[in-house]
Amino acid sequence: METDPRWDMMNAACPTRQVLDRIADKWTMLVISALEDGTLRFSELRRQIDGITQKMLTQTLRALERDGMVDRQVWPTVPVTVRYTLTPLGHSLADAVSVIRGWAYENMDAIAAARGSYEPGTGAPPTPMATPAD
Amino acid sequence: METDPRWDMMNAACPTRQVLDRIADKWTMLVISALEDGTLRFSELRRQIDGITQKMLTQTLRALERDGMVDRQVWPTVPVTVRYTLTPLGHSLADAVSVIRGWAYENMDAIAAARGSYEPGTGAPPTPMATPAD
DNA sequence: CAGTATCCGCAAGGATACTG
DNA sequence: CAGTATCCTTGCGGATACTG
Repeated sequence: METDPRWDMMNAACPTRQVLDRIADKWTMLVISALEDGTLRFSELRRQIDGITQKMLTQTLRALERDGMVDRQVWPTVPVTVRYTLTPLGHSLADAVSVIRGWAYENMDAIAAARGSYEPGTGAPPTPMATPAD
Repeated sequence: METDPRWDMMNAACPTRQVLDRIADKWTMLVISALEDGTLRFSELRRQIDGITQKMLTQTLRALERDGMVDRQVWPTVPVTVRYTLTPLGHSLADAVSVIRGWAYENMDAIAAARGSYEPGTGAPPTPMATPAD
């Protein structure tokens, strides 16, 4: 009943699909991963995540804040200080993302190898001549 | 030495980052998930994945094929029959993706709740007045 | 420092028509 | 059926300038 593995992510209206769409962008997983080890300030995040712009970092952080993934703390210091921390919910997502990260690390050379030996002509089947019978 | 959890995904040039960029698009995870249970034909995939267009399905499948995730088999039947199957590498990715899917299913209501109770004004810290000492 | 505001290019991606 | 080819729109995301 619970955690039915194929609930309905294929349905565009399903909440799980919405969630997937949210994290399947260019920066979300990286921000989550960066915050996995602890609290970071805005500029620290920007330095750590290579290639991200202020706009995208702000945008991603706001979205994660709205969804209850990160907590934003503001200190009224002279130049203002803002610290971002993962919420428990955010940490649970970080765990899931780390699985993806681990997979990427484990298999990156296998992928690189597959890209090298890619032959578009080899689309013909080896032996299967029995028609699938439509 | 191996699987250093923070290898260098933050570096744009790192292979793991490339891999992440590849799977962090709108359709890859869904195609992988759809093929998790077994072989499917092109039109079956299109029907299962709500909202995907022929162009995007073809594009995603080609990319996955190049990276050694899916295997493409063509039968020279009268109307041609094409079947897509996950490779072992693809299956390992499917496992990682299913973790994300499981997380989405488990926490979708928590996210929905967070979205409801989002107050942009509550950016002030509860008590922490001790300056982080710049 | 930590943003906001604005402009803008470019590519992701949708719609449609056509083919082997 | 399983695509390819083409056109066209959307908006992601980068660059830059400015603010409290």
